Amino acid sequence: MPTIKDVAKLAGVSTATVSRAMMNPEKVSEKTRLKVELAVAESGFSPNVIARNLRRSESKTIVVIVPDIANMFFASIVRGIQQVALNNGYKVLLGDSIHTVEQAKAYMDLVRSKQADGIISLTAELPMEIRQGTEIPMVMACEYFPGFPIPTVRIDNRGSAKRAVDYLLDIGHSRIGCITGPMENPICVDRKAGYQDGLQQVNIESDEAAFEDGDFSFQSGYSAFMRLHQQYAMTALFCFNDMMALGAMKAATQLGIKVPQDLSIVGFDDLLFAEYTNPELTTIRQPQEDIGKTAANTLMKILQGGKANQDTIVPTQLLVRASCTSPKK
Amino acid sequence: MPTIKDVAKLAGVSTATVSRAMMNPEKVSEKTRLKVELAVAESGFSPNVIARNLRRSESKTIVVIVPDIANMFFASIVRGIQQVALNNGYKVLLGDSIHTVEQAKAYMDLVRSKQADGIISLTAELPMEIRQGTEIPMVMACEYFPGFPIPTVRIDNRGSAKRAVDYLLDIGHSRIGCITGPMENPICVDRKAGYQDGLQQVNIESDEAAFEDGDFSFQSGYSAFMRLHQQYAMTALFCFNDMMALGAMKAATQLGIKVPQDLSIVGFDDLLFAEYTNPELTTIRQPQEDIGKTAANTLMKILQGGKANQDTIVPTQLLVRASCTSPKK
DNA sequence: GTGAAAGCGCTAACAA
DNA sequence: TTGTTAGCGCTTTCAC
Repeated sequence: MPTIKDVAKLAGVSTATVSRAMMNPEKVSEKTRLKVELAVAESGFSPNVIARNLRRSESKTIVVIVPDIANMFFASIVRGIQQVALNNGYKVLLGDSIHTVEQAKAYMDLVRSKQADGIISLTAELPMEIRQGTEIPMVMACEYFPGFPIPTVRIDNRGSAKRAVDYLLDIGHSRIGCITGPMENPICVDRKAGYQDGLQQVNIESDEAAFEDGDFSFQSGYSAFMRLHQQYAMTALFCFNDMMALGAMKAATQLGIKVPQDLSIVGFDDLLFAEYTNPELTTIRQPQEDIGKTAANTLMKILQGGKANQDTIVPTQLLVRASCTSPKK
Repeated sequence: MPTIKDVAKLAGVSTATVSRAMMNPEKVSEKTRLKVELAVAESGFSPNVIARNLRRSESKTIVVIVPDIANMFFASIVRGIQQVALNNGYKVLLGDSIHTVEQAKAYMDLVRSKQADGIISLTAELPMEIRQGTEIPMVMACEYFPGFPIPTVRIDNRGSAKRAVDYLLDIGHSRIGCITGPMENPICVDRKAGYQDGLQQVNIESDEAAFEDGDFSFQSGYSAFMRLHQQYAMTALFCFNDMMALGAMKAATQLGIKVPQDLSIVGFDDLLFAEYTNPELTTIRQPQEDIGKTAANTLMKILQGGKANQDTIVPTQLLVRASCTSPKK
C-alpha cells in the first residue's frame, strides 16, 4: 500500500503539497493539483486515516450505546443516527451494552483512548460517575436521568401515556390494566404518571392491582398479562411498548379473550410490525428515525464546539388502529 | 490527558519500559512493573489507541456491512458477531449499506485506509471487483455469490425450502403459493429451487402463476399476496421470510381468508415475533446468533493469518406452530 | 531487564 | 504557492 511519500515522489512534489492537494485543494495551484491527482490515481493511494487521526487527534467516529441491539426499537434509531453521522463524515461504532454498566463504561472509554470522539447513549444504564457531569461529548436519546447534565433527545413520556389512556377513557373504558417496564427506569415512572394523570382527570382512583411490570420483551408482556388477568378485571390494557403489547395479545388470545371485543390494547413505540399484528395495534408513535437524527445532530453540534440544547422533546402521535373498541355493556 | 511520557517520568523509567509493562508484563521485573502500575493509576493514564494502532498498523476493528439495519433479521446476527468480536478484543463498526453498492464500497475502503482490519458482509450487494478475489480479509454471512472466492457462513437454502414445502405436502396440500424475494439474489434462486424440488418429488408440476416476488419487507408480502390471490388458487403459502409471511397473513385476513383454516402459511427465519403472530407462525428457523458468531470466528481466524473454511453451512430447523393445517376437503 | 532511538504516515506551523 | 521540519503517542528493534 503506497504512502503519501510515494505519491509525493511520483508527482515530484513534497508530502505537504500532496496533503494540501487532498485536504484543501484551493490552497494549491491548479497545475500541481492535477499532478497530484494523477499520482494518486496511478499509485492507487489511499490515505492512512489512522495516521491522520493521530496527527489531528480526532477519530471521526461516534459510539452508539444500545442496551440491546436485537430490540427493533433501537435499530431504527441507530439508522437515523447513522444517516446524519455519515453525512458529517463520521463513522458509527456500535456498542451493545447488554444492559450492563460495565459494558457501557467500556464503550465510554473509547473516547478517553481517542478511538471515538463522542457518544450517543440509548440507555440510562451508565456508570454513576457521569452524574456529576462528564467531559465526554455525549448525548442521551429516549432515556434520561432527571437532573442530569447531559443533553437529551426524547419524547414527552408522561403526556404521551396520558394521551393513550385518554383515548381508552374516551371510548368508554374505565378499567384499564397497565403493563409497565422496569420501574427503576425514569421513562417508566413518567409513563405511569401519565397513566395516572389520565384516570385522575376523570376521577377514577388508581388501583395498584392494575399494574404489572414487564421488561419490554415479548415474553414479559405475555407473562405479565397472565398475572394481571388473575388480579384485575379490565376491559382495556395499556402497554409501555409494542413488544409487550404483542405478548399480551397472545396471552389474551390463548385465554379466549378476544381483542378488541373483550379487551382493547394500546401499545407504545409503533414498531414496524405494529401495522401487521392481528388485530392491528393501536399505539403511540415515536418517530424513531427522527429521534436518531436529532440526537446525532445534537452531538455534531457539541463536537463542533457549539452549545447544544439541554433537552429536545420530539412529538409523538396516537395511531388509532384496530386493537381497541368500546367496551361491551 | 497524560501520555506514556508522563507515566515514564512519574515512574522514573523509560517510555519503552512503560510500554512493556503494559503489553508484556512478564518482560519486566516485578519491581518496575509495580512502579509503573502505580504511576499509571496515579496519573489516570489511558493509552492512546490510535497511536498504538498506527505503530502496529492494525485497528482491532471489524466492519459489519448490513443491507438494512432496521431489518430485525440482521440485528440478531450482528449481536452474535459483536459477542465474539469483543471477546477477541475487536470493536464492531456498523455499516448500513442501505442496499447500495456505493455505500458498501465506502465501508470496504475502511480497511484500505487502515481503519478496520476486516469485514463481515451480510449482503451480496457488493462491488463487482471482489469477484476476482480481494486481499481484504472478509467473510460473507447468509448471502453469497456462487463461485466466489470469499469464505461464507450460511444455511442450506435449497434444502430448507424443500423442507418447508415437504411439510405442506405432507399435511395434504398440493396448491402451494410462493412469495419469493428478489430473484437476482442467489439465496432466492436456491429457495425457489428447493420449493420446486419438493413439488417435483411428488410429481406436481410447477406453475409460474404460483410465484410472486417480494423484497423481504412486510409491505411487499402484503401486496404480493394481494396479487397472488388473483392469479392462483391455493390452500397453502410459502414465504421466503417471516416479515413477508406476516404481510401476507394480514392481506389474507383482510380478504376474509382464514389462517390456517383456509390458508396455511410457512415463513422463513424465525424472527423473534414469529412466536407472537396470530396464529403463531410455522417457519424455518435460522440460528441467527450462531451465524453471526461463526462468521466472526471465521474472520478472526483469517485475521490471525489462518486459513478459513471456504464455506460453513449451519443447520436450520422446521418449527411447526399454528399457522398451518390440512386443507379442507 | 532496561533505555535510546527510530519511525508508523500524516498534518500544520513556519519559512522561503 | 510550495517545501522544510517537527512532531502526534506509541511500540520495537538494538544495544547495553
